[in-house]
Formats: sequence, structure tokens, C-alpha cells
Amino acid sequence: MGKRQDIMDATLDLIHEEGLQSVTLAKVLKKAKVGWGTTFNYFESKEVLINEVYKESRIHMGNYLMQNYNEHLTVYEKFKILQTNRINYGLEHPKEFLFIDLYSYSPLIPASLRDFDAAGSTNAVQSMILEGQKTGLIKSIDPHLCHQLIHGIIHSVVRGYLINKYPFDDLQIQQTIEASWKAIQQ
Amino acid sequence: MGKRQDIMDATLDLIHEEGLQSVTLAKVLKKAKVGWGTTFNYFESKEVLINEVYKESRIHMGNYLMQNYNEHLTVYEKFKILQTNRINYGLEHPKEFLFIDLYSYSPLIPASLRDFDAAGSTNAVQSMILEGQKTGLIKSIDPHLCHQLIHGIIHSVVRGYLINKYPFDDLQIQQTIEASWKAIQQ
Amino acid sequence: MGKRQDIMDATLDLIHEEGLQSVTLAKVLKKAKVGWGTTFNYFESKEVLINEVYKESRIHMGNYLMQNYNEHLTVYEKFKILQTNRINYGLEHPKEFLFIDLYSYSPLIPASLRDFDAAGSTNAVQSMILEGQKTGLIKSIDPHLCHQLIHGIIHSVVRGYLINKYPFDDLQIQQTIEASWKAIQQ
Amino acid sequence: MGKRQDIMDATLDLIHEEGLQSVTLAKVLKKAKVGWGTTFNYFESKEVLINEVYKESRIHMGNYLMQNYNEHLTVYEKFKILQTNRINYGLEHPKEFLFIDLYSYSPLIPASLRDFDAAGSTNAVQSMILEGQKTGLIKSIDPHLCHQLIHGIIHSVVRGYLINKYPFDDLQIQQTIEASWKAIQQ
DNA sequence: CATGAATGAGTCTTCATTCAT
DNA sequence: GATGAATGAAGACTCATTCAT
Repeated sequence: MGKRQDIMDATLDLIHEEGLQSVTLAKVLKKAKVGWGTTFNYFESKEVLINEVYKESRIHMGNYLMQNYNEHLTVYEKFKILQTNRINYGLEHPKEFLFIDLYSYSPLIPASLRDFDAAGSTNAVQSMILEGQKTGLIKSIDPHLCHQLIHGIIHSVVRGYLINKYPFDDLQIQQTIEASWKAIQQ
Repeated sequence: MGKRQDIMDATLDLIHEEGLQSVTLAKVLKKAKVGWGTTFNYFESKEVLINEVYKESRIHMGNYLMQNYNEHLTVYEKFKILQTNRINYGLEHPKEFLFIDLYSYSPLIPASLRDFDAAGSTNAVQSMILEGQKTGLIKSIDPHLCHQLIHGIIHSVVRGYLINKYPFDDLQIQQTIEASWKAIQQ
Repeated sequence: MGKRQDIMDATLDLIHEEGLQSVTLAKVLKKAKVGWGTTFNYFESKEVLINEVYKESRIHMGNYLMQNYNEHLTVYEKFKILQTNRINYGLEHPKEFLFIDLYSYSPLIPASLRDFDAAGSTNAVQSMILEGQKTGLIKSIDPHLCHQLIHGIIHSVVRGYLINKYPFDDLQIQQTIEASWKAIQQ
Repeated sequence: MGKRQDIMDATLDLIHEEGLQSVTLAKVLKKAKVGWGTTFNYFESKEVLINEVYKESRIHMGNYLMQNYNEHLTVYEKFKILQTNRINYGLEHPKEFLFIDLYSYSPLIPASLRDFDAAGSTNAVQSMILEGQKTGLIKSIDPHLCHQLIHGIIHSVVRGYLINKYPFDDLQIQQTIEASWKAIQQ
């Protein structure tokens, strides 16, 4: 049971351990304990495999980001939940988090894949921003820029933690979320 | 004179156009219009070539970041200059900017190279943060975290612009710098 | 079945025809009618391939040298059998014989490979010499020198024949063996 | 002084230190402290250079072998002088001795070069054998075979010494010469 | 004469992909 | 479905040779 998943798991592990460019199918199938042919039964090429892993990670993260989120919360509550979820996702699932970050900006990624909105989380962030701007809570800056800004803070800070630059506990998490809120607050 | 530079320029161009992993020496030397042997006369391996390009870019950016900077400015002036310079560097030299961002977090980079402080700009940022925290202008958060935070905003926002997510003119630049200041302001 | 052996055979043929230094994998795999990848499925590098061919040749020769040999023969009978076998091996298997001679003295060979005693034939020669010296049949000279001496005669003479310097039939074989015996006889 | 000789000396040194196949012109000209162009001013190709080094070594050895030799000595005296000289040449000039041995049996050597009789030493050995056979001192075996036999003993034994298999002083030298004489003595 | 930058054919090696079993 | 032997295009790197100065 689960050869397909074994292959994807092994791929993500290898990306995390050795980096995307040094992942070879030979390593993947050795780690996943499957044969050459099996791999190609499930994924028609290496590229497809990588893209599937990315897609799965995006869906996984997308769902995670939407935890505790609902339409009826205040803007600030939405903001806090989305940012907290994003941080926690990075802390709990660093492999997926870093791979998404890396691959999203790689020239190899198909545009359609990069832009797809898993679980509607991108849309949630956008509408939270628009709502905040309408009510005067959030500064009137280009919503995409605003999105990139608060998103970028989280990724940068979590990435810095993951390569061991500094401690990152509850205190730092609060500070980071507050900083990102101040950054865009009216 | 100039073959060495031709090779490095061609390399950086190719990294920008096709991504680090799809840079092959064959493409580089074709673009630089030199022969195989020539490449190896100047760089003992492909790895060395990439590292040299990175180093040169870091030095270039380091010097750029220090423009108009001096010890006697106020904390806020220092902050503004360093952040503005970083943005402008990204806008004027996107190839170097993106490559530095990419390679700095790649598993291929030698640690010594990643951590070297070209032109003292890293140090300038650090001491600006410490000075601001001492005078109560900047929040008391881990200085490395603070550094990563304001650095990350710029990189994220410029990177977003460079892949055409939104317009990015004087207004947006001001907004970004202000946002990054608010993020860490006491 | 037999790709591995095809590759080794082609390698030995090429070494014999063109010399060790002009053996390229391209020639080997063309002669063996296999693809590039196949070669590396069986031998992790060219060096390993050469060493395997050497090892196989040494084992082959080692077994051949021990034909008709047993512990209970007289010293002279042992001597005659070992020397005759060595000559016949050279005549029947010139490719292996010359390659062993060549590679054994090459700086490329790993010491462990050079010194391994395939089929115990080296040991057999040594103990034959020691036994002969104890019974007074063979002169009291350093056993390794003695070994090198009688071994060297055979190799030199067979090698001379193989590059067509003179006829080499039963008569010459007898003369050579007798000469090598007289050389060390008390 | 003598760029040409510097190059040849460096070549022979390198052959001795690293083996014929790992000698590159780059190493030679670095060791000889000359430029690329200089090398090609004196030797039109690498092959020519190697052949010149071989030729020079052969002439050197040829002259050495003829030391103390003259037509009027007895057969045994001639034999002893020629064999002793050959051993001493090996001991005093191992680089040339081993290279000659190696290259003479390499498939790369031009036949004309292999067969040329520097200083007439080959001829001296041949006529010594013929004279000895005529007077009944030496066995009636093919003169070329006989030549190869006594030549081969020396090379094998000296080569064995040079790679440190056993001590080789006056005693062993005498034993070796005597052994080679017994081998062909009537 | 002496030099060394420039060259590219040739070498080993990697790795995604195919296909017969 | 599962397997892995066979493959060859494409990669980095070497090194003898040329030629302008």
C-alpha cells in the first residue's frame, strides 16, 4: 500500500536533506524502496513528480493556513490567525515550508502551479486585506504589495530560524506577528 | 583582456534567464564566446566560477548599500538609507539581487562565502539596530531577528515586483520603507 | 546474460591491441556492443573496470599455474611444473600474461591488488624454493631474489617470443626451463 | 642553461615519479620552468619529446654497458662485464633503466626506436653469445633467446630490488651474475 | 627565442527514461 | 502492478597544440 506516497515522501525528504538540484530519481527510488519502473508507473517524468510534491505541499499548507479561520471574524483576528498559522506551519512542517518557498521562485515551476490557490488561503489573505483597507484599519497600499509584505516577513523570519540564526519561541512569534501588523496598520 | 569578466557576466545572465540549475558550462562559454579551455584557465571548476560570481555580486551590493551611509547620521537616517539602497540595488541590479537571494539559501554555498560581510554592510545594519534599541527607538527584539525582519521585507517585496506582481514606483518604495520602519519601531 | 563479461573481454582485447593507456571507455563499449550506462551499471569507474580485469586475469593465471601441482612432488618436479605452467600460460593466454606483467609494475595499481596471491601460486613458489634450499638442491640466495630470478626468466623469454623475436617450441621451452633450473641449482 | 635539456630532464623525472601515463606537458613545463611555446620550439609534439628522452636514455645506457669492454677479452670476461655493467646501470640510473624497460615493451614505441643499437651494445652481446657458442662454452640455443634470457634476468632482478623487494648488495650481484652464467653455460 | 592565453576534440561520468520480463 | 538491466544524450573537465606578442 502506498508506493505512490512512499515515492513522494522520499522525494520531499531528499529535497530537504540535500537540496532540489541534487535529488536524483536513483536516490528517490532507493529511499522509497521501489524499482525504476514503479516510479514511472505513477509519475510520467521526474518533473511531474516534483510538481506533484509541490502541489501536495501547497494543499497541505493551504488547509493548515485556514485552520480556525472563518468569514465572521474581525480583520485583526483574521490577520492574526493567518499569520500565526503560517508561522506554525513553518515550524511544524519545515520540509514543505522551505520547499514551497524555494520552488515557488524557481524558474522551473509552471506558472499555473505557482499561482493556484490551494484551499482558498491566498484568497482569504486578499479579502482580509481589502476588508481592512475598506474599514481604514490597514494602509491603502497595493493589496498585492501588502500581501507580499506580510507574507515575506513570515517566510524570511521562519527561514532565518530554521537555519539557526536565533531562538524562536512564543515571545518571538508574538513579536513577529505584531511587527507584521504594525507594518501595514493605518 | 576581459575574457574572465565575459565569462562571469555570461554566467550571471544565464542564471537570471534560466535559473542556477540549468546553467551549464556549454551555455556559458557559448554566450561568452570563449572556448572550453579558456573557462578552465580562469576558474578551476564550475563551482568556483559560481562562487566567484556570487562573491563579486556580494561585494558589488555591499558597496552599493553603503552609499551615503556614515556613522554620524541618526538612527532613522541610517535605517532609511540602508533600506532605500537595498531596494534600489534590487531595482537597478535585479540579476545580482535575485542571485544573491537564491544562492545564499542554497545548500551548495560554502558557509564562509555566505557569511562574509562585503563592505561591512551587514555590520552597519547590526550596529544601527543596536543603537536604535539603546536609544529606545527600536523595539527590544533579538537583533538578528530584527535584521532578518527588515531585510526580509525588502527582499520579498522587490522579488514580488520583479516577477511582475504589482507596480513599484516612488510611492510604493516609500510605503515599503515606512512599513519596515513601523514594524520594528518602539 | 554476459554484458559484464563482454565488457571485461573487450577491455582485455583492447589493452592487448593498443596498450593500456590508449584504452578509452568509448572504444571498450563500442567493441563490447553495450551502451555507456551499461558499463557503469557493472563497474563504477574505468579504474574499477581495469582492476577487475586484472584480478580476473590473476585468478585465472593462478589456477593455471597450480595445475598438476601437489605438495608431495619432489622439489624438481614442483619447479618444472610451476615453470612449465607459467610458460604455457603465456603461450595460451598472451593477453592476460602480458597485461599482468604490465600492470603489476604500473604505478596505477593498488598495492593490495598487486600483492594478492591468487590460488596460492605465489606461496607455492616460495615454499618450493625454501624446501629446495633446505635440502641443498637450490643455492642459498635470498628467496625473494631467487623467486624474482626464475619468474623473470620466464616472463622475459615469453615476452620476447610474443613480440616475434624468435621461434619458441618444445625445444626452446625445455631449454628455458633447464636454464632457469641451472641458474639457481646448487 | 639548456632549456632543451631542462625539458628532457623534467620529463624523465616525472615519468619516474608518476609513471608514463600521468605525464602531461603542463607538469613537464612547470617542472622545467619553461613556457608552453618553448617546449614546442624544441619538440614538435609530446610524442617526439618522449621518444627523444628514450633515445637519449638508450644512448646513455649503451655507452655505460660498453665500459671496460673490448674485443680481446675472453667470452666469460665479456659476459661478466656486460652483465655487471647492466646491473650497475640499473642501480646508478634507475630512472633511465626503468623507463627503458617500460617503454621498450609499450605499444606506443616506434619499432625503429626500439631496435636501434645504441653504442653497439646489443651487437656486443650478440657476438659474445655467438663466440661462446662456437667455442662450446655456451649452450646451443637460439642466440636471440639466449640474449633475452640473460638480459631478462638482470632486468627482472634489478626491477625487483628497485621496488624494495629485497636487499641487493655485492653478494647478491655476484649471485645474480653467476646465476645468469649458469643458465646458459654448456 | 621565449612566452602563455586561447582553444576544442576527446574523456569519463551521470541520470532520466524505456521496455522486456 | 512491479521490476531493474540497458541505454545514450548531456554534463564537467583535461590536455596537447597553436599563435600573436
